[in-house]
Amino acid sequence: MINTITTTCLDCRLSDLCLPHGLDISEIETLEIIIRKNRLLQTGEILYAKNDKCLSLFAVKSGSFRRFITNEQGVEQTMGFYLPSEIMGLDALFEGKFGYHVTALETSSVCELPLSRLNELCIQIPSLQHQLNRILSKEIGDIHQQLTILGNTSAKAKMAMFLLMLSRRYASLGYSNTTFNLSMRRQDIGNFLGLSNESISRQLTALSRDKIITVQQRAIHILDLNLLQSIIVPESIKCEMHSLC
Amino acid sequence: MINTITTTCLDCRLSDLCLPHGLDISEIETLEIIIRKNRLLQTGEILYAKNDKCLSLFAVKSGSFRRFITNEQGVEQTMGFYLPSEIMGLDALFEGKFGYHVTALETSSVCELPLSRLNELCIQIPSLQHQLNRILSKEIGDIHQQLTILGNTSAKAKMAMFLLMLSRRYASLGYSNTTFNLSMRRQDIGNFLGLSNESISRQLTALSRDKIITVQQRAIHILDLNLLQSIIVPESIKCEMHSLC
DNA sequence: CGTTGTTTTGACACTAGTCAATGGGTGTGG
DNA sequence: CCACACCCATTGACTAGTGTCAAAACAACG
Repeated sequence: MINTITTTCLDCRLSDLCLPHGLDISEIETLEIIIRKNRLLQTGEILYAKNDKCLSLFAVKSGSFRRFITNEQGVEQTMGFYLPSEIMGLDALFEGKFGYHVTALETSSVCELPLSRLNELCIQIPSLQHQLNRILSKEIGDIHQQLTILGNTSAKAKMAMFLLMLSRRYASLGYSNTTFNLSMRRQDIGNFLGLSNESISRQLTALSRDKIITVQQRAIHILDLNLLQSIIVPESIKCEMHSLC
Repeated sequence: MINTITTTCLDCRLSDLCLPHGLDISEIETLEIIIRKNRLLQTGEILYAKNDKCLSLFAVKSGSFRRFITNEQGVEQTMGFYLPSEIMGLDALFEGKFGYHVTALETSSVCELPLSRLNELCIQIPSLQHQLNRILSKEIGDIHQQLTILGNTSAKAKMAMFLLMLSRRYASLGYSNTTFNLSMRRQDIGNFLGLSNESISRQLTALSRDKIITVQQRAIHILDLNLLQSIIVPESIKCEMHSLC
């Protein structure tokens, strides 16, 4: 209630990518009533844990998140990363409980979408249901793209594809597609790509040695997008990359 | 019309996994009217191609399919495989066109779900919409599991996970979880897992040398499911595997 | 300023890719 | 029914690429 004063879905820069997309103003206002906005999380804070009952979906308002699972020895397997406008918890609609842990990679905020009331609203507002379907379908397409990355055999191509995927996602947010910060550790990237953290480090230094990118800590600047794309071409799928960039 | 005599959704062994799940008899009969059933495809035949306009979803009735993309040099990247009861084309709801080629790996049949009329029906039958959401969400969860396979660094673990994933999927169909045929070539498996076809071959012979499986051509028999699972434990996620088996 | 966690770098071992040759199965046509 | 061709799978030899381990450099934080 307090937060609704500071931000509304109508104001939100991300609304075109988020649930309100395609709704008219009165419908957005209806939707807005059920949304709990701008919950703040600190670095490392857990948004939800695997097997938690899924009572809400969450949209990334700002910052970024890491999705992962752990075995009983505590070894983690990173499954992916969430950037602003992306909806977290979609896989839980099926089972009713979350399949993965999600933690904040930096100070971040989320909008919470209580499921029970979202379901009601979807029946009232067909275009909301339609947008939810689109988001689910988009999520499926996005993970398929992640599969193309991981299906590659070479570390170099995986690294290039990873950077290009981030570039594309930042671009769709209206940010630069050549300059951005990695909010995750090398280890998380490596774990996600099926590589060691040392390999990530080496691939990044190799790319900057070749003047394709510059790296300063977590700050990435892509000097030559075409070259970066060309790394992937011989071994994988160029036509696919058009949609990445 | 002719086919509706031979098979109905009510008869179908797969209906509990498919779109009719959760619908009452009269609703299933309504759904059935729009479904074109048992279209037959021969080995290698294309069900749909990338960028085709998506006018229908397809459910695998029998056989199996391969999902892949190609670059302009004709090099293929296999993205995954579809077994009976699984719905193909879900990622196309977002863009309205298919993101991948799909071909039959063997003589197979599909049920076709025309989208325009499916959307109408979803508004009429809320539980159909609900089931469609569940299927979309399940698809997301399933691909996430594929990501855990590919996130592994060792070929041995990837191979074991691949076999366990197939085992689980066949089990959910009511088939044996220890004896099944690989309908795809070694090359397709390797391409999917980010390995060479020679590596697939070597991993399979290694597993049979260790008396964990037997291999005769494409016929796989798992001798020791626990051993197969234990291959993955040290490097990845045991708790995750419970759901796979 | 010291502690802690992260990243980089080097040395080495070993896994998996590549290339090439062989073997086996299936299907076609004589 | 056999011979041949084709595709797929297997195996071996070799090499390139990665993982592992360990140490050092670096950054962030209190």
